[in-house]
Amino acid sequence: MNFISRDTDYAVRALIFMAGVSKKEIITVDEIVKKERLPERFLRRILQRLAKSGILTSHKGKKGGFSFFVPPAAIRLTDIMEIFQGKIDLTNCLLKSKVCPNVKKCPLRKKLKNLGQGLDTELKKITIVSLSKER
Amino acid sequence: MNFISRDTDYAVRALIFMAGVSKKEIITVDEIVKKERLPERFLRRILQRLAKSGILTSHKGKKGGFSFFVPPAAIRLTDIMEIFQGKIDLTNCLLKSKVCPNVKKCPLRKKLKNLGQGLDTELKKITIVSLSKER
DNA sequence: TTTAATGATACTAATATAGTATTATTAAAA
DNA sequence: TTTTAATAATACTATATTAGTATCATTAAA
Repeated sequence: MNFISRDTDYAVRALIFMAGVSKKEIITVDEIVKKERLPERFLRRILQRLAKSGILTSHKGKKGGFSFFVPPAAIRLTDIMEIFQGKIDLTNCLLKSKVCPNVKKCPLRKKLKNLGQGLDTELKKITIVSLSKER
Repeated sequence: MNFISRDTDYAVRALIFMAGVSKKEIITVDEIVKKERLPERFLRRILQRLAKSGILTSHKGKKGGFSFFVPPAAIRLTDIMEIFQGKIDLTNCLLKSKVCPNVKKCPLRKKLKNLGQGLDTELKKITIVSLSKER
């Protein structure tokens, strides 16, 4: 069972790299690909999605590339996870099923919800900057 | 992102059903299928796996079926999840990648590990009996 | 020996994940 | 204004995982 998908992984690596190269504002996909050794076209799509999601700004044309729209200190691991993997919802899975049919009152739902929220709170403390500092 | 797979879901439902029918010791797959409306052959394999994993005992031949080997109060949601989905390991995914190359010292690893353990502890409190009581 | 159950194993279908290819668009610079 | 170096959009392919089915063997009670 994997908590973090490859998209999230690549996205995080790219963002950490970008946060490290602070002098240049705009960074091209090629630069990231060369340093981080990630599959180019795949990463392109990932960065495009980050741009669409409002994390990055894309700059078309010559001298173009990507830059941060949200500052890296404000980008949380959970933000990236949500973009590529959807919301982390511990309850959702059990609720969709009929294990607990009493959706409104079920104490299990409540319990799982609390667990999920606790996890989320902790994960939200992890940002791109805090990750890049660890390296 | 789904925390609980269909195998786990079906297994839990079957086990909850079995725990409810306490008078009969041995229960057939057909009984469960009829009451819980689960795909028969699929559920069969799931119960077989539960038997192999030591949760249930299987009884072959006429008047056969499945019975609990581990009492339902001692069967935790996490046990079932582990059987069908493998260990819940928050760290594994990030560690396999190169996000954090310093496997031994990385504080993120530590942090994620702690988060994972906390979650695990809470999940371990949920058993088949506690689930069947909620219904 | 028949019957009613599970066991083992191989197969198929659907979905999700990972990655590639192609063509269009944009904007700087020659 | 044309070239060039970048991203945008979209469609495609390959692989892995998940979900489910089918077949035949084994077992034990009646």
